[in-house]
Amino acid sequence: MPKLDESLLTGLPPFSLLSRVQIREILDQALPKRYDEGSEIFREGHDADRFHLLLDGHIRVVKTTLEGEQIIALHISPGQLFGIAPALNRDTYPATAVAASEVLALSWPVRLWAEFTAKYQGFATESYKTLGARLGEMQTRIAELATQAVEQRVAAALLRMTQQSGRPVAEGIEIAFPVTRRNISEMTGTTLHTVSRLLSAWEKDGIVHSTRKHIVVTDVQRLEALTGAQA
Amino acid sequence: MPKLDESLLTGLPPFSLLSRVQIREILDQALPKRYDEGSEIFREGHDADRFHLLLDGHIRVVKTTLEGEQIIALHISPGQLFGIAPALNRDTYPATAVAASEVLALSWPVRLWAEFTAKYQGFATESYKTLGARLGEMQTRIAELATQAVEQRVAAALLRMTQQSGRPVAEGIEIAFPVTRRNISEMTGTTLHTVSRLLSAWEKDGIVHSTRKHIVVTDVQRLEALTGAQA
DNA sequence: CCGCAAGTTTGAGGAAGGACAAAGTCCGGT
DNA sequence: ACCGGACTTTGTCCTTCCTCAAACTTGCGG
Repeated sequence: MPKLDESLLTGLPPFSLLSRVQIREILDQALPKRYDEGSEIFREGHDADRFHLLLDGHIRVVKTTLEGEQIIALHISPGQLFGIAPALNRDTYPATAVAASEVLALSWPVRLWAEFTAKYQGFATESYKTLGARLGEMQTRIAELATQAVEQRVAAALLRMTQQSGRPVAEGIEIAFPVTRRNISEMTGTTLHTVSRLLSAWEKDGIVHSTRKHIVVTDVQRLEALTGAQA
Repeated sequence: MPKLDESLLTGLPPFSLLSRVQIREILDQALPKRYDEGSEIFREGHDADRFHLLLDGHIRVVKTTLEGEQIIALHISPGQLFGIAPALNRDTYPATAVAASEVLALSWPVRLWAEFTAKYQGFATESYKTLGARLGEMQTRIAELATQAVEQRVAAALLRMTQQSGRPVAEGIEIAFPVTRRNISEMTGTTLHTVSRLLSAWEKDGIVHSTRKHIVVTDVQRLEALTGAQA
């Protein structure tokens, strides 16, 4: 197995304060792994024996209800830690992580979490900052689900995806991983039918352009307008 | 000002591993304060300059949307830390804390957070455990809001309150702090009218008994049934 | 290159629950 | 003791969006 290149971590917040030597140490303990689109990195309820860092691709964090319905709790973008149950002192993963596109990730055994936070300057702080951001996002989503109409929620979900992992293209901003109507319905608590209708309408209005599993937002302004106090 | 008694903290998880001397140190730095029902302990968006511990009473953690609607994100029971923005490296509170009943709380300046976590065995671990539990609860609520019908959500909210702060009485289990129909609607993303109708119906069925701002669950079993796969 | 599964679109009908309205009841404060 | 505000109940209407249904499209695997 070839050694991992140190440049993989240098720029990332949790590691940015560390020396070459420290990064080398960390990388030498990491297990790199590739996952196909649709495959599971870890599963809700299973032993949280490792924590992970996403290097490339995108991940959907999914929760399954008792009735078997799935809802998407969160998306993870490259450079972010995920599956950090140990940070919260959980011994089991609270949700399932699924590769939304082909994924490359590193992972470490949980026992190293305590070591990393103690030994590496800034690692704990940055990790908890990430957690704080996610908690904030979840609170926002609860508020959205509780108060907003479906159209506004779908607009907000789309917007969030462009912000978190948008890629500028000629037409506008493209969501950088495959998304189906069903996926969007699982983010917003609606049906794929309703999402399809909304996207069709928006396409007609020139706000988005979508093909199979692929969405480009062509008019961010108007999508933002749909999000809020829409008369 | 009389010295605070050490027994206040002895039994509580974040402090249970500490010695008398350590608890004395912690208490001597704490600012105790009483709040009237309905008053704010801190407000969303303000500088997170202190973190808090609830000694007595109950707290509602509330988020206000742009349109001015309130939603209740969380309830805090006695013995729990709250407003722990510093743990997540936030410099501003993500939500508003309102006293649901008369409240007694301690608080410390944020600069002590780093000191507490570094110095006191088990403090960090327990705090993050609390955070993990809240994160889990929020995920569950997102799933609920996204997939369940109003009746099931209201049943679940009621059940959660009895579990987190229920007090056994002759008739069943009583929610230990004042709750209005409007409060419940703010927890479940519905209207106070719908909540009122549901409670009336359940009262008729002998599942709950409610008076003004006061709810007793008289048949936990059947309420649980309403929560889930109800035909 | 064909078949099939996965994804998407569109239509029609109906039910859940929100909006609006009005009146009743309880409690704290002057 | 009474007034007024906060809380609750109940009724009717109407919109939103889910359900059910069916056809169409795309792209991958054999």
